[in-house]
Amino acid sequence: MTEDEIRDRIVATADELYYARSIQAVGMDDLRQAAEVSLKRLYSLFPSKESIVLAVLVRRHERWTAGLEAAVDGEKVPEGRVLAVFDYLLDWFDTDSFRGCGFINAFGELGAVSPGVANAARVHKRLFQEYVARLVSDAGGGPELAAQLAILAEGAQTTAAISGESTAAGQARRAAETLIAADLRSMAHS
Amino acid sequence: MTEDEIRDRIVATADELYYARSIQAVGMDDLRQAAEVSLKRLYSLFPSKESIVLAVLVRRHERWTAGLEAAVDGEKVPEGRVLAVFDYLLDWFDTDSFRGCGFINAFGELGAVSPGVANAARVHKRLFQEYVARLVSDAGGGPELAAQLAILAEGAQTTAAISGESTAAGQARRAAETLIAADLRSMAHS
DNA sequence: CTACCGAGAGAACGATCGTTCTCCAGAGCG
DNA sequence: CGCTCTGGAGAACGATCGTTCTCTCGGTAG
Repeated sequence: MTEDEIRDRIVATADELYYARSIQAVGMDDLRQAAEVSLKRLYSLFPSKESIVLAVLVRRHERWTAGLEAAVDGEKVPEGRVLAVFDYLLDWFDTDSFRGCGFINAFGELGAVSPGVANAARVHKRLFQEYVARLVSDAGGGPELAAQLAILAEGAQTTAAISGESTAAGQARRAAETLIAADLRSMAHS
Repeated sequence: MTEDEIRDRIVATADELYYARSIQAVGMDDLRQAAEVSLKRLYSLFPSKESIVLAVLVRRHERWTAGLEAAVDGEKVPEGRVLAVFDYLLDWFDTDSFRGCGFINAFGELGAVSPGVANAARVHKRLFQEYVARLVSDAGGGPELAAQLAILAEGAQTTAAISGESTAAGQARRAAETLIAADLRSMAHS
């Protein structure tokens, strides 16, 4: 077990715990026990809890984005690639452990107190918006449509998180279809 | 100054502090100082911090809903009443103190640890969805459209909160117009 | 005036948390 | 075998938080 593997296990364990129970509710000792490392090694690999939190957010962004891109790349038609975003959301919402967007949760919990956390959430959302804009552009849509679809995806996440039902994904997807059709029609007419 | 007025001042002060700095970052002593009451009176009016948090969420729901209804009632045409929801969001986002939906923030912070907070957020969101559904129904739209518009409103809130820009309200409003037009057209064809 | 009651100020308490320190077992090496 | 050094276990520390307790003062009824 190399040092990097231990680092990864710590971050992966912290991700699970923080996501399931919120960050402030998980102490360093809980993490130490779950990751099966000593407190000394924890603090030799990370200078503080905040640095672990930021590493968790980086990992979460990378994995979430990778899953999204995999779902999108399963579709070949540009319009289908846009809609695949919402299929990915549905799969995610149906996960047992789904508890909303980890970045929104972290932002609500620590955004007002930790600039690093607030910035991580902002970057994650901005990169998602830019990715959606690329997909929409490939399908012949404009930036306004891209922004609207990103808002739909965002709303589906919090709706599914709080109401506990995953039906928001399908509703958002159908709304997206309507918006796409209307946008393409308006482009054709201009 | 009656006892009820003191209670109200405590809840109002707690609302401001919790919303601006998050709940866990505001201690009982901060609240005592800001509300200018003694700790003894605080605990004679509320049995615990959690009860204050729940009272804050009740107050926040009432005031937010009242503002929404006032904005909606400023419009007479059913379709305009639906769109007024998004105008209300824009006004809200442009507020200096805007930091996202307090219920989403509280849910991310304490939803996993406090069933009362989680439930308050669920109730708030459900009541909003039902209100939107009523407005949409009055405008001749169906429940699917209502759910889609509620998701748009939700997404606009978190987008505005995290990105810090209020443009999400206008984008959501224009998306809503498109969805409404498409829904009414599909109703007419069936 | 005096005895008493309520309320304010803030010290105190117990718990918890992030972080550091102490102590020691065991591996590597001469 | 003996020395050194790394790393583990967990106690300790200081800070903070929610909550309670103590002490005191001021007003008021008799």
